[in-house]
Amino acid sequence: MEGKNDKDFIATLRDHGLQVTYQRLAIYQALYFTKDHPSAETIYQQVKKRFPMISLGTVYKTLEKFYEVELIQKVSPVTEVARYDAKMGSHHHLVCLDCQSIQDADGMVGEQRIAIPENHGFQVVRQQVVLQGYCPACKPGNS
Amino acid sequence: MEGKNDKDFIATLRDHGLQVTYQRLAIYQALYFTKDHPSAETIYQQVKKRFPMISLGTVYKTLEKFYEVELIQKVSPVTEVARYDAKMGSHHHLVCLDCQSIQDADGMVGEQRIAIPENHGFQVVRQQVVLQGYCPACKPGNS
DNA sequence: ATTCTTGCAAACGGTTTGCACATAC
DNA sequence: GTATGTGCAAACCGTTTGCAAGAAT
Repeated sequence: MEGKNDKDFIATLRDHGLQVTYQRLAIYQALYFTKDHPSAETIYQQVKKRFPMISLGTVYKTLEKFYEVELIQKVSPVTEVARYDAKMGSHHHLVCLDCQSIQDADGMVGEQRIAIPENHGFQVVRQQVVLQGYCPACKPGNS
Repeated sequence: MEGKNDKDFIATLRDHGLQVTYQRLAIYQALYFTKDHPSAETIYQQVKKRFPMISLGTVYKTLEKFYEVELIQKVSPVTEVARYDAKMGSHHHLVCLDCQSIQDADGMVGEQRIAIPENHGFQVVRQQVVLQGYCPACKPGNS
């Protein structure tokens, strides 16, 4: 499953419609080769070791771009600002990528805990399922 | 399922170990009686109609307190700053409430889409499952 | 040659913090 | 009476933005 070389990474970027720069290559590789889920700042520190002249702003712009073209995931946050909910039982949330509205997902709600088989001693307190997409009002096709 | 009066809300706050103030009551009720998932600012605007002297800072402190005692949920963000992941297939994340480390959940990963039966025309693009809790290093009991 | 990207620095905005006063218990 | 919460304003800090110079195609 390993053994990706620079050429592979370049191809990956191109496949996602991106121009290739050494900054993008370095940023993507830094993220690809770690199991942590680093922040922009952390990636910046990492990449700076190889390319001391890179700027933090570029890292932000690049990560956002990667996210747009679905090359990487953004684990959190899902909305720009914090959003709250008085309903406590675990239930799913539908978050509109466009207008950022949030609604509860009907059906299949309830207390159905996601089974979590032995995760190296991680003790789960809460769970949260977020489905991102487009609400009826923002669905592509609505001009 | 409805018909909660002030006395019930007061009891709810007390049950969660909170001192009762009219600000807390108003904030909790504002959140309780909406299906939206409002931001602190939105709640502030709402509550200000009844109590024009309330401050935004109080709303922030109060919501954070509510969240701490598990009276309300914070839908997003789950971490203080944005965190990224190069692994694209939908998989679950374990987020430590203490040190904010993130690891992938083993097992049950894969492409198992969460079934989403008819949600009023919401079109799902991505899904994300976040399990919050304590990583082995931060588990209560470790001094 | 043209378009897209980078680097830098300033601006932005949501959230947090400090402190004096007020309120809950 | 004491601990806790509130209001206000300033500070904080992660992120975004504007623009001139540089690189990719």
